[in-house]
Amino acid sequence: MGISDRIESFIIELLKDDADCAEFGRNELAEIFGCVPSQINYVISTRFNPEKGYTVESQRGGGGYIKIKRIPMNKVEDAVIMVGKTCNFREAKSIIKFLYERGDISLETAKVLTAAVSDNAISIPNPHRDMVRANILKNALCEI
Amino acid sequence: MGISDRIESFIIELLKDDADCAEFGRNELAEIFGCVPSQINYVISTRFNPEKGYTVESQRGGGGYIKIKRIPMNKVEDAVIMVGKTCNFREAKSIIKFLYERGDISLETAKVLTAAVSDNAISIPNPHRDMVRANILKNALCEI
DNA sequence: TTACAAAGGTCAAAGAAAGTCAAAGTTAAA
DNA sequence: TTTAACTTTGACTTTCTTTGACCTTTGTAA
Repeated sequence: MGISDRIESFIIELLKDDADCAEFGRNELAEIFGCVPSQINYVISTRFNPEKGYTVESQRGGGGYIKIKRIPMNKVEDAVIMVGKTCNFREAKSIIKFLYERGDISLETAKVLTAAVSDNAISIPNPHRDMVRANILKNALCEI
Repeated sequence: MGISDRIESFIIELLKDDADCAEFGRNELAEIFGCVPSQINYVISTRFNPEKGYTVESQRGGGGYIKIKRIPMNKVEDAVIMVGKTCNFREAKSIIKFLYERGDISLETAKVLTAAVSDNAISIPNPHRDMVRANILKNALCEI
């Protein structure tokens, strides 16, 4: 498990603690994990972007901060929008996981769907694969 | 006994240890056996493929890994038997319907899966499409 | 109101894995 | 003994992560 993954987990814990909202200083967090501050930006942009269902707000200068919030979603249609035009397996998994955790789909459905959109299942070379995956996922989610 | 066989045994041992799931670094394993890293890929693709009842997941870059999971053999066999090498939408639907009526899957799962393997979802031209569909369905059924 | 310090932001290069593919080497079967 | 299948190897590719130099914004003290 690399540093980025550990930082991700840490932020997810913060989100759980406080009503889907995490706030921290970039340097402070970098200090905790002994990494360069811009690595925090890397984690945020790859794991807490809007496609994954998060909004990020920040402030520079003295007393600056970074605040991450989970976007409240009330309709599965919102998830469909999240899928976008193209979608790799990691993104697909996080969307499915999210729907399961919200109680929109059962564990069985989550597992079956995850297997159905795995790289292994969609056995075509990659520029195409992510587009097909997005399409499959969108079609499937419309049935919920 | 060649190197590939010894690597295979090693991975099988790992699988026994931890609940049918083995995780390791490709280079790390290659190091242990004093072979070139791509030999690990060879072992995986010839011995731990889905037909043999395994799923493989991996991640590149820093902190990368390879994760192999064992799927209960009867499920794989069932899936392989039920879904052939190729499968059109009509056939797929009847398999899903059968599983639903037999009580193996919920209505929700049936609906989601049906949408996932529809022609609309698998947006590629047809000689290929039915093969991809068969593959998706097989992978999905292994999770039931 | 200006200068400085204290944040956070950007971006591209370097690094670290894993993946692919085809050539060369081995082994087993006909 | 030839041939076909299986292994081993390594050069090259792709993907993801880590690092660092430089930039912009904001608060605050002179």
